[in-house]
Amino acid sequence: MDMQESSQVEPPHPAADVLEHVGYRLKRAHAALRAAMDQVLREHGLTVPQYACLEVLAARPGLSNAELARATFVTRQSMNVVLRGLQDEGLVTRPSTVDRGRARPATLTDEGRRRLDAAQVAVYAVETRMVRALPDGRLAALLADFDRIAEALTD
Amino acid sequence: MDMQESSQVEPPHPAADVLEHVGYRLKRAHAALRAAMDQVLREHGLTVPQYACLEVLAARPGLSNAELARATFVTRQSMNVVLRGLQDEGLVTRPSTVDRGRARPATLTDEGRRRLDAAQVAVYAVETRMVRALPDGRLAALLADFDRIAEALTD
DNA sequence: TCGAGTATGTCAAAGTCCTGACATCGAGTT
DNA sequence: AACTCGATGTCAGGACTTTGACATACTCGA
Repeated sequence: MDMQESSQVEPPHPAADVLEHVGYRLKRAHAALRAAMDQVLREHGLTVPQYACLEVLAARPGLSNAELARATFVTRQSMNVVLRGLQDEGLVTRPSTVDRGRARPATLTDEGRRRLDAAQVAVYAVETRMVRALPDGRLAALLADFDRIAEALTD
Repeated sequence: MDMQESSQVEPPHPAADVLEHVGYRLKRAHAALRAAMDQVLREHGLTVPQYACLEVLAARPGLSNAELARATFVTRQSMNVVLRGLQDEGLVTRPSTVDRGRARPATLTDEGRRRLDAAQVAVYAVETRMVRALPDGRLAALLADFDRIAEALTD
C-alpha cells in the first residue's frame, strides 16, 4: 500500500492525513460524479434529483412521494418539491385524489419518458467513464463495498 | 433495494445491467455517510461542511477561502458562508487585511481546535464502523478505486 | 508600460434541502 | 367504539448551495 501520489511537498504540516481518510475519498468521488452528472443533465434541462426521480419512476411506476424520497435518499419534503416541479413541466402525473389512503402514485408521462430516455444516454456515458477507469474485475467488489458501507452506517 | 425490472419485459436500455448502477450505489454509500456524520456532529454543534472546513484547516493552516472551497468540494461562495459562521462562533480567525494579494489566510482558534478535537472522536468512530465493515485488505483497493473514479470524472 | 489572462473575495438572487411541526389515514389493540 | 401507533402529505422556517456577476489583485508577455 504505497500511495506516493501526495502532491503537497511543502505544506507546513505533514500531518495532512485527512486526505487519506475513507470518508474524504468517498466524498471526493461522489462530488466528482455529482458534478459530471450536473453538467450533462443541464443540457437536457434536468437536475440530478429530478433525473433520479424519473429514473426510479421508470423502473418502479406508481411509487408515492415518500417512497420516491427513500429511494433517492432525500426527505419527503425535498421530493415533494422535485415532484411538483416535474408535474409543472408535464413529465410526471399524480392523481389528485385516491380511493384509499393518502399516498398518490406518480407515473411518467410520455413526455417524461422521452426526456428520461434522452438524458439516460448522457448519464450512462458518464457511468461508463467511471467503470472504465476501474481495473478489470474489480467492479463487483467495489459494488459490494458500497453496499457494506451503506449497511454499516444505516443501523 | 433491487431494481426489479421484471415489470418491463424488454427494458429499453439493457446497458444499465452491465453498469450495475455504480452511480446509484455510490450515492447510497455517500448518503449513509453523510447522515451518520450529520447525526454525530449535531451533538457537537457542527454541520458537516463546518467540520470539513475545520478538519482541513487543522491539517493545513493558513488556507484561504478559495483553497478551502476546493479542498471540500464546494464553491467559494458556500465556503465563504461557512467560514463566516465559524468566525462568528469564534472557531476561526482571518486577518481583516493582508500585505499581499486578496487571499486572507484562515486559522483555527484555541476554541476551534477544542471543538474539532471533540468532534473528531465522534467522526472517527463513524469511519471505524465503515472500515470494519470491509473485508480484510480491501481498504487500500477501495481507496484507489475512489481516486480512479474522481480522476476519471474530473476531466 | 500596457494589456490579457487568471485568481480571489464579495454581493445578489434563486434553487435546493433540511428540521420541526401539524393534520390525515390506515392498521392494530383494548 | 376508542385508542395508540406508524406512515403519509403538507406547511413554515431556516440552513445550505449554487449560478451569475462584479471589482480587485497578481502574473506574464507583447
